[in-house]
Amino acid sequence: MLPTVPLYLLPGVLPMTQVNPFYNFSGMDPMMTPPFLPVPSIFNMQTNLINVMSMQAMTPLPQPNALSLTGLPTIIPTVPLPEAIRKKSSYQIYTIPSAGQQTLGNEKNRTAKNIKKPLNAFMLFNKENRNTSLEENEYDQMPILTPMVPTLEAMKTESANQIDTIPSTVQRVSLNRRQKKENYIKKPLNAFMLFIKENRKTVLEENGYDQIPAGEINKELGRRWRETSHEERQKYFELARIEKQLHKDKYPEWSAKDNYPKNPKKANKRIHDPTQHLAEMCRARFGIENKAKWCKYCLQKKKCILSREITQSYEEEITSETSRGSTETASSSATTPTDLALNQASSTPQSREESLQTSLSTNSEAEEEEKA
DNA sequence: GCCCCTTTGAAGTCG
DNA sequence: CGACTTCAAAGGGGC
Repeated sequence: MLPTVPLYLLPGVLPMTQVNPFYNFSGMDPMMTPPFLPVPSIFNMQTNLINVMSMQAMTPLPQPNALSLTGLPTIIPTVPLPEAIRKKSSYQIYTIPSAGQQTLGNEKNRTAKNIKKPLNAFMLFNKENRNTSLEENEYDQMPILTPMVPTLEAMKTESANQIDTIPSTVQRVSLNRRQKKENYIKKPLNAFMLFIKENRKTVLEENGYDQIPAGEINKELGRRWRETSHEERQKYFELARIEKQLHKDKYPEWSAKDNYPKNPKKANKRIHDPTQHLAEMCRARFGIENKAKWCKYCLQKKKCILSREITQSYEEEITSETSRGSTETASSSATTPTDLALNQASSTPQSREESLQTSLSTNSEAEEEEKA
């Protein structure tokens, strides 16, 4: 025997003509958070997913034949999910059809005249249980019926289906490559990344879509983030928390370390990579006004020649250490000039500076010889 | 097609 | 536990 589901719990049906105290249209004052919901008062409908659920719960019974004050049937048009929520999730949690566009399935369903029948008991049961009965692969191939205002479960489902499937142009290349190599799962976005994602377009618009380097945009976004109020930031932290939870639900076995270098020796090397302490690029050392002193790699915005040399020698050192075994000490292997420079660099700031100068001058001489 | 730049935050690693 | 590293987004540009 299936439980009776009240019609007002059906997702996606929120008459625009009904007054809903949980919904804030843009331009209105923020909502008052009801005392029975564990929702911080700083959140309003535009960003809080819990409130989406409460919005559903507050959805009145549809009156199929009744006309509202506007003369429209009360079950249409539905209130689209607030813009802010639509933008928030990097997983494209749900798909909201734009005005005049019905994205549910075939051409027939795309017509504005097509009003779907309310779900009967079996359809509700089917909707509730279909996902759990499908294998993962089959699941991905199933068509998605997306409610206008989803349940949290539906949001999780949509997230699971759509994660990594709508990458940007640049991301697409990278993802495809990685996905060919392995079943690559990306990290969930943190609060700042969500902030960037939402506000990058604004910064671009303000600058007339000039070709601003992404680095410069992010500098500006970083500045704006620091200027953002605590309350505003909290929205993004809350969204990041939800993103993380959705990610965890979808990939319970995934860990951030999965995206770290597979070779533990290599990863370990990175952590102890002395170039991390010596990676002062020519720009930092000489300044932009002294570009003439920069090495050719820094001029090409590449890794500084110094870092390259030190990294190379360090890798050689690691290799030789590995082949010799662990009986010898690292200091005894410092037989090359760069190794010596490394050892010096790790001793005092002064000697470190000298070693840098030596390395750079050596590089300049070599380049001059090349030219000659 | 890879890497760099640049930002902040989360999470992992290491001593 | 603190210090440090890597990776999330973005896209132009160099190689």
